[in-house]
Amino acid sequence: MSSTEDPRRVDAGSVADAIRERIATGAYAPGQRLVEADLIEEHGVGRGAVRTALIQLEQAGLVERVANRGARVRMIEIDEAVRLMEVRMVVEGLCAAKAAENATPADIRELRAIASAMTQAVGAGEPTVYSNLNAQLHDTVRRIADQHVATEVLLGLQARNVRHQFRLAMRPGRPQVSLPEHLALIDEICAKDPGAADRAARRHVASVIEAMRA
Amino acid sequence: MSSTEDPRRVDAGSVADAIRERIATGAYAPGQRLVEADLIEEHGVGRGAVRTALIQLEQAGLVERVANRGARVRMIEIDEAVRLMEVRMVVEGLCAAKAAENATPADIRELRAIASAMTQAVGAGEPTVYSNLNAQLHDTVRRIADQHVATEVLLGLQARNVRHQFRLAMRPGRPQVSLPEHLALIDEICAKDPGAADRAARRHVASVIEAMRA
DNA sequence: GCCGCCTCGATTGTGGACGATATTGTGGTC
DNA sequence: GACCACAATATCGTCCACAATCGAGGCGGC
Repeated sequence: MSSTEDPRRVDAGSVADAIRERIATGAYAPGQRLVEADLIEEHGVGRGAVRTALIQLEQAGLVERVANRGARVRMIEIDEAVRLMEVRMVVEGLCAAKAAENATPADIRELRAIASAMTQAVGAGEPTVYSNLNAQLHDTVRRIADQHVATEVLLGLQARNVRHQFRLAMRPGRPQVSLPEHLALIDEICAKDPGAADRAARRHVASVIEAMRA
Repeated sequence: MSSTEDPRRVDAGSVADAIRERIATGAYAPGQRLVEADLIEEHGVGRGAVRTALIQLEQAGLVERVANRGARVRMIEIDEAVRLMEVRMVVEGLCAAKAAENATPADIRELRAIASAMTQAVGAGEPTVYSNLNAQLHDTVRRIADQHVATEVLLGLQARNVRHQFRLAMRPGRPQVSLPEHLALIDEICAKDPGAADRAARRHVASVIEAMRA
């Protein structure tokens, strides 16, 4: 975390971010070898920075490193992706509950604005806009929840299966399913009912898990 | 994680573990500077291994690194410790629920054995034995739950506030409070009631949080 | 024709030296 | 006596070359 926050440590942090993004978009395929020399050339940095980035990514669960054999993009089986989402389910539930406790009138206005924008995006059939709003919603909930550790954990988990989620979000008909779940989550947070918000968040992630299995 | 599993990568992994342990026991105090040269001398390894270990520990949230200023043991405010435990609460709940789903007769026998050993240890006033059984119980639950990702997250969270937990476990009277909670958790798992197991695990961690605030 | 061994190429791990940077101490000036 | 500029020191970041290790492919024996 702190490495990405520190503007001075541009090298290792930005290299790690760059690799992370390429893994997410599939530019680096699962199982692909990540040779240090190639990464050096590709990103124009020193070996130290590349090694640092690889160690960080290994710790984050995105790449696998074997002694003297190098690093490769970790393949995430569907099974592990499901387990990932199960953990995410309960942590998102925690954030939702805490958000329901903490939400100020200004927060509630912000959430409602996102809700109406989402509804509109789905109506207009704009999956990309909806996807961005989705990310924005989760960010906002986390911010309101003021759960630094939970946020950290969630971002770590999310980084690990962007690939699966990416595919899912682009599936036609998916927004129509998830929209009411999102709206319910927003409603419960705005109603300041922690228990109901927890349940709404869990229902939503559970539905994602179910959809992911197909 | 994989680094500690791999017997070949002895250096960086073992150095990280050694530092981790010294942080846990307080040999390295919170805020203390961790100078690379000192660590090299102390652990008898090369600079690369030390740097690798420090990067891993930074990623794990145990040390803070600032460019050109070195690493120091991260101080964990009580506030962050509480947030940590809040996340732990829900994830332990997940594991307990999954364990309740998965528990085989053999698992149940094992849990009941731990339960009676715990009761006996508290009766005999042996806090160290009880503490070890406590760790064993949590390990067993995680194993039964078969939630690899959740286990990883929990171990990471636990490593971050061993210090607070260490203090707490040694407080007199604490075992008498936590024993019935542990027994309840075991009962619900053996009864194969996921919802009740979840609630029992949460109650237990919630009580730890409450105790930690004092 | 198949199996084991051995050499070779590719890649990573390590150690040392050098440069960069922040902190600390010092001296001078107002 | 306080404050500021500057030098000295401590420490980290980076680069380079070399050693260690692993996998592959060829070669010979059976």
